[in-house]
Amino acid sequence: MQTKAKEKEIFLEYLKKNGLKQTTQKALVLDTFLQTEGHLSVDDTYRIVKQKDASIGYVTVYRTLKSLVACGLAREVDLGDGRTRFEHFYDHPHHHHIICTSCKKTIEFLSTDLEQLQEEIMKHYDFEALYHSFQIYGLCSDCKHKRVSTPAAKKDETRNDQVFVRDALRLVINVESKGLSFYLAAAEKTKHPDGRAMFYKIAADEKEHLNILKAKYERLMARSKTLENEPQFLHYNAAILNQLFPPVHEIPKLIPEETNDLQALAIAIDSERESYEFFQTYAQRFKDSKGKRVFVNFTAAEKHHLAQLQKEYQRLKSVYGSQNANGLG
Amino acid sequence: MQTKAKEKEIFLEYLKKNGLKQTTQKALVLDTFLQTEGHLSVDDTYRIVKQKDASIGYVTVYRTLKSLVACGLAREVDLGDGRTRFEHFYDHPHHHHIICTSCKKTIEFLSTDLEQLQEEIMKHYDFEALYHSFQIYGLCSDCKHKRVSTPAAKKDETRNDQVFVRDALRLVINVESKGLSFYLAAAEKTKHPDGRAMFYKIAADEKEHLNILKAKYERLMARSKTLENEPQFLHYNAAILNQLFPPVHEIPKLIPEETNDLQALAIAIDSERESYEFFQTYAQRFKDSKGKRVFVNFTAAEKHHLAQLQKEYQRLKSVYGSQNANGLG
DNA sequence: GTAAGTGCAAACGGTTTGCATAAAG
DNA sequence: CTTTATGCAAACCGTTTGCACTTAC
Repeated sequence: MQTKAKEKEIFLEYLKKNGLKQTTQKALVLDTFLQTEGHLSVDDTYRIVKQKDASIGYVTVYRTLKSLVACGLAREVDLGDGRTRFEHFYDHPHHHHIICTSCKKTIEFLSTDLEQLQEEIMKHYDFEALYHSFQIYGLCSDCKHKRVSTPAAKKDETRNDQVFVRDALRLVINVESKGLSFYLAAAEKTKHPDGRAMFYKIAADEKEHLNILKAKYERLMARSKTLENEPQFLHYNAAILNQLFPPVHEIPKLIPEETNDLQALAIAIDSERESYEFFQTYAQRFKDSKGKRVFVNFTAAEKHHLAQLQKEYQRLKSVYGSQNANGLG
Repeated sequence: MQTKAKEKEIFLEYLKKNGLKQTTQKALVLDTFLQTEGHLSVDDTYRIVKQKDASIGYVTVYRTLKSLVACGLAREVDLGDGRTRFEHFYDHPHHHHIICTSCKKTIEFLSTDLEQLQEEIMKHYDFEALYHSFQIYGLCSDCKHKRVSTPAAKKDETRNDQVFVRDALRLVINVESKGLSFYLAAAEKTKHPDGRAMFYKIAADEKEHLNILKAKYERLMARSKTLENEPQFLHYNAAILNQLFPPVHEIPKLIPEETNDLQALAIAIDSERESYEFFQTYAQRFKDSKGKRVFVNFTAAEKHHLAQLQKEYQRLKSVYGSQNANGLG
């Protein structure tokens, strides 16, 4: 309920700034919007609000919903039928819609491909993007096979946000596991004792970070029994991730047996930098939301790890440098 | 005017099939739609039609435009203001819109990234896609810099189709040039006389095909003075194309000096197959249109070239095989 | 002659506005 | 006590429908 307080604060501030007045009606509509967490039409909202205050007018609901848009708590979305729907915007991931033209069921998903395409197109035509909309219309699984349509699993957007966090955690856990396997395999292949020890040390770092992420994931799962089985919300190109750490079978080619600790560090620094840079730009593409924060935090962790490795690299180099000066190299 | 005849034929057939009747009003609306080639609202159309026949009713225009949609000549598009607009659909590339929220200028573009994403998402959720819509809203160059807005360069969709052809030709010419450079460079690097001769022969094939494409491009340009400078319509990821033929600096690694004619053929077959397979799937993503046909034809040409190379490979192998049998190998 | 088309007016449905009254600051 | 909000009714606007009349086949 913390975030709800934040949202109310935003609304009140918006009212104050524009010389507007607080009323019980506005509060009622806002509460309804915050609690319902779905695609609300004016009609939907009016009906719900009416139960709590029979005297409220249709137009008041209209006007209040519009001001929720104006202050950034909501956004209007057009799902193809004539009516405007309002969905949560503040601290919620931007997303796109799949709409079944037969049973009107909607599924929401998120892909940064669209933001990337938008960026490219905008740059090409010298536009400044404000927002975009992407909808796919089609037949859902049920309607396609002429089954009885399951009545639109009423996914609300708090759920969306949680699923985004789940998907984001799964992704970074996946990456971190890849990193771990890579360093372990590299250690196995390395004959040089210092190099091997260094790879094991870096692998231990990865393992530690991985455990933190896994613990976060477990905690999230513990909070909701059904979250694990929700359909995927965040979509990404798996091929990109495979480029972050080379596959295990390429390790013999990449890591010579005689790799020493300094060289091992250099290899790790390259990998970590690549990962860090990827997530740096990737995280940017998301709108503020809990899921985005997973990536932002991961990026920060990777940056920190990278800095540590670089520091260690400098330290080792100067040690070996002075050994060389002593004729020991 | 050939395509216009085709479109009229489609409409008449649609009428006949549904037991509907030909009228002067319908013909008038259809003619207006075919001639105007832009985003027509009902109002726009009504105003134009009214000049030719003052007695025509608003509703008739409505109904006729709807039947143009029903028979596949037009599609409805929502550009954010309240009104439905009708744009050409038959034999026109599907495209997406950038809309300036300030001056309402729209730019159209095409990218297969969206069709690809759609495909992936649809597979993931077991949907059957019918259509999708993607719009980017923002500020155009003029409005962003508070310049006087150039009054919406009135791009019509015949133009679109031509620009698509132009972009498609540029793309395949680019690829074919890459192929030519690759084979020429390979020939240069090859010391084995048979291998070198084979690479030169394949390069000559490429050169011939390239000249055909360039001639087509020149003919297109000759037809319109301004086409060359139209903004890009088809957008694609340049990185993908760079993968079709290896860059020249990698040739020493890939082509050993002692490559013989059989090996040269094998290398060419691999490259041509990759190009063929890429354009095979790429062309599929487009809706029927002149631009698509550029890719379809290119794919067919690549397929044919590939088959020729394979035949030559088999022939050479059997020749060498029999030489081997004669103890000459 | 029969079935569909046309043009008009009226209806429709979501949205917006004008206005008298009510409530907030 | 001024200013904005509310709730109602009426207006709006793009679109659709009902219906008497007209036209195509």
